[in-house]
Amino acid sequence: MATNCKKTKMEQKVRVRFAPSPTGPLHMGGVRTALFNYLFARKQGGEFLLRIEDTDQTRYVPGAEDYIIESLKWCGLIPDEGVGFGGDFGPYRQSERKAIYKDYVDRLIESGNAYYAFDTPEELDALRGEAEKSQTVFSYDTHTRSRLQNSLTLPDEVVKKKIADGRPWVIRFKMPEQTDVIEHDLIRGEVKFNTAQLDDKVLFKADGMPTYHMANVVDDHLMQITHVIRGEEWLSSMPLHILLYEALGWSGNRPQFAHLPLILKPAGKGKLSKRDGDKMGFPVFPLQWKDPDSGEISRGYREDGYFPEAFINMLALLGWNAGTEQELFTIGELIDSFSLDRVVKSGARFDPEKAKWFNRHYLHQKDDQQLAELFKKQLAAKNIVTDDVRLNRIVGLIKDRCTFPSELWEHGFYFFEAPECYDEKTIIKKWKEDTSGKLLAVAEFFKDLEQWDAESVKEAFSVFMNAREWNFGMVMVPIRLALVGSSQGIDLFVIFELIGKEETIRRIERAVARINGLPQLQ
RNA sequence: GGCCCGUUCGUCUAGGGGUUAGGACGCAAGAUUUUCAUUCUUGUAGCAGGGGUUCGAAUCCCCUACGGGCUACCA
Repeated sequence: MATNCKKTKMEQKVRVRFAPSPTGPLHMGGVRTALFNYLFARKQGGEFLLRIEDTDQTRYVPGAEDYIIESLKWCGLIPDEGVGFGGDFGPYRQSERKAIYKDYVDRLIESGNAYYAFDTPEELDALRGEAEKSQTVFSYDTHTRSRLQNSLTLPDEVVKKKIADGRPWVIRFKMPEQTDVIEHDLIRGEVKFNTAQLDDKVLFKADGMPTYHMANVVDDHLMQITHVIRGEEWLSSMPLHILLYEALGWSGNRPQFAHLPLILKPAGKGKLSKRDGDKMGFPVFPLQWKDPDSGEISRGYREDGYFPEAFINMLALLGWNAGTEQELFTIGELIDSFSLDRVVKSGARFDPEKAKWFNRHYLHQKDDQQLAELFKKQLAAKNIVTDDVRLNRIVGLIKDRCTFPSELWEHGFYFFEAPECYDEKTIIKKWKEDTSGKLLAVAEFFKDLEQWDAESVKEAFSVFMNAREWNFGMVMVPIRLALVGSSQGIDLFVIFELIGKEETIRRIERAVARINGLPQLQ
């Protein structure tokens, strides 16, 4: 039988979590964190959980939790456990785990790793203000705690009395003096901190809720999390968390850490924020979000016409690469090739143009039928009905010109209705004195044609043109103008076929009548 | 200010002692499409600076600069 009594970390099943707080809509950076957790879990055959970190009652935003869940679903990042997904380690909402945390904080008090502090927020603010005057920063730490009001400085009876009297208190972590905390971050390598630089963080708040640090460590332990994969903004609290695991006696079995680089603004300074999106015209949220207070609406990738697979593919490549030249990945391929050691260390500026490129690619890949379904809805909104075969064909012809499904109309409207106006530049350039006469002659010629498929018309038309020795460009462009309203669009003969003989002739005659009356021709 | 992290084309990145420093987005040009777009081809542009170590540094070390994060009874 096995002589090694302890299961090594290698044998432990990988469990990772995405742990957002419901303080507003999920940022695309948050989605990327969720994605990397998801990919890692899938690659390792582990589990991916969703935990809602709602320990700050004051910042709770109604609807945010549902938004997070819906976003993950849209992205296809379905948790194995968590709020809204079941699981054996619940509850997965920290507000519902309130009772659990107090025990562990008490343990820390008993073991001398934490202490009660009675200083009021006002007192602390005053100290911060004073420190600022002398160009320093106040910190509740190994140097200052002996001068403050806490169970380290006050006699036992006084402490007990204050608590019994219902005086508000918090519990702070007692940071060890002058100790190096060294940790191997899975992305950054060795990172070193000294506790002399760290402060005595509040673990338990006056309102009876734990702070992020406490709840996070306790839950990660209880939920048997093996890898903490989170944003770089948490790197500085890693030593606190490590010390907390130690103080709780869990250091032999604690998770490993991986801190992801941040997503930065496309231009200028700082990390990507909601404002950048508004200013530069791209979404920063996966789904549209309506602020419950202001009613202000922020756009979402979904509503802007991005495909989830494009959004995910784009996000995956922001701070990670496979080490090959491959850039287009299905979710399965991402899972296969994902590894934390190929995550980049430096922050990545977000490029909205590249996001569009990904979407264009995925749109072009869609089969015509799928796109036709989307297009059909747009057409229905305009009360346009057409048969599926024709619609599929049209979609197939115009999809290469689109980045978003919403552009289908812009690039294909002329199959459904005549243009309302004609591009002025094209008129000036191509509509000469004899153009009207030529077009009318073409229309007459069309009237006698029996065969109306693109090939036949093209053949007959060429014969017609050659017989007259007319310049193709000087006739084709005006016809296109008549049918489409501009010099754009797919192959002209295919347009003839798809809008039909009658309509083609009608539009040519209509354009001649209208353009001839235009002032720029006078 | 203090602590921590980072720095290769405009942007995302490969490259980890000897490479013509590779790819992608963007941009530009050409080809094709009798238009426009697509597509294809080509081009454009980079190792933050300074010191070391070394026969040799984008690559290792140090300093500086710059960027980022944290520094709440927020996460």
